[in-house]
Amino acid sequence: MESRELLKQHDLRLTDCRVAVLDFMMEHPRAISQPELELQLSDRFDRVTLYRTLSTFNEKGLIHEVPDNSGIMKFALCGDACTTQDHHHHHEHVHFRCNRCQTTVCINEVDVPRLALPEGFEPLKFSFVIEGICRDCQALS
Amino acid sequence: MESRELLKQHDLRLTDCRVAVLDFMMEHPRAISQPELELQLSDRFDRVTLYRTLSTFNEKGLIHEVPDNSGIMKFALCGDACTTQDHHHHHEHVHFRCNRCQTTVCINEVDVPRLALPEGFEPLKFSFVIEGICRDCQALS
DNA sequence: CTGTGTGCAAACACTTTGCAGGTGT
DNA sequence: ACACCTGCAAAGTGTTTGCACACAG
Repeated sequence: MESRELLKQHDLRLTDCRVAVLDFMMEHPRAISQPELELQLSDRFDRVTLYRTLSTFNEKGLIHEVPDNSGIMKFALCGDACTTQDHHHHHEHVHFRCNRCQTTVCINEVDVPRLALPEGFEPLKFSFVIEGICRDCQALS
Repeated sequence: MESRELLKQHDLRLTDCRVAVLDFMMEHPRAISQPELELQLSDRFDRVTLYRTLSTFNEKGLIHEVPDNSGIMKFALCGDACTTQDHHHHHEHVHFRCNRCQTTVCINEVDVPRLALPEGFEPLKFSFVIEGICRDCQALS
């Protein structure tokens, strides 16, 4: 899927910044933060615009929030794993953050267990973050 | 257990700030952030001291980090649930954050499942956060 | 043309660091 | 007395807001 096409599909105007951010995220299949985008694209786009672009993408459902306990909000492209058989959009995959390279990825192979809670709590959103050493860093050592 | 006693047990000096923070956390059995402490105690202690106090308590094992996807680091007192039968200290309970009152609590009744990961990933720390409506807010509505 | 996106400036919130002086043991 | 704790000042980092101009449709 090409970035421009994806934007049209979601009723978003085609702007340089949006295309650039989307391209970057498609080339790097992992959770991306605004600070990381800023490193790559700050010569072309303003810091604030990058925040707003991510925020818009998130609202429109192109990307989803990836909490990874790093204190920085990250986002990842929604892929096939975000849509279930019954066409419900969901983002409750497991996320894995590497303590060595600080990279966070979605683990699509595993579903987040919907744990039972004590009486009286109404759960709305489950998030499961695993920290450790990722495949790539493991291979290096 | 009294706060002064707890401090001695962990080889920490008895200072006004430490006693005050510990007392506050014992009176409020939920995850506490530095900003919340500052609201309560800033007339008596400096912002930085509160940060350092939490940090020290965390290192010494009186409290543990409670990530709740709020962007603010919170900590909760270690209780019985932090020590297993084999005397291993662990903090992998489920944490529940209420979207209405923003309170985060440890759910000691439920254990965090130790999910299997794809080949190559070495997991070190599991964290499970559930967002929703807590018991108290549920009761109010 | 019109509504939306962008850049810039500024502010805000949380957290950390360095250092001098004060305090628990 | 000595190590450690605290307060103050400052800076670092991530994020948000307001406003005027630019641009996609």
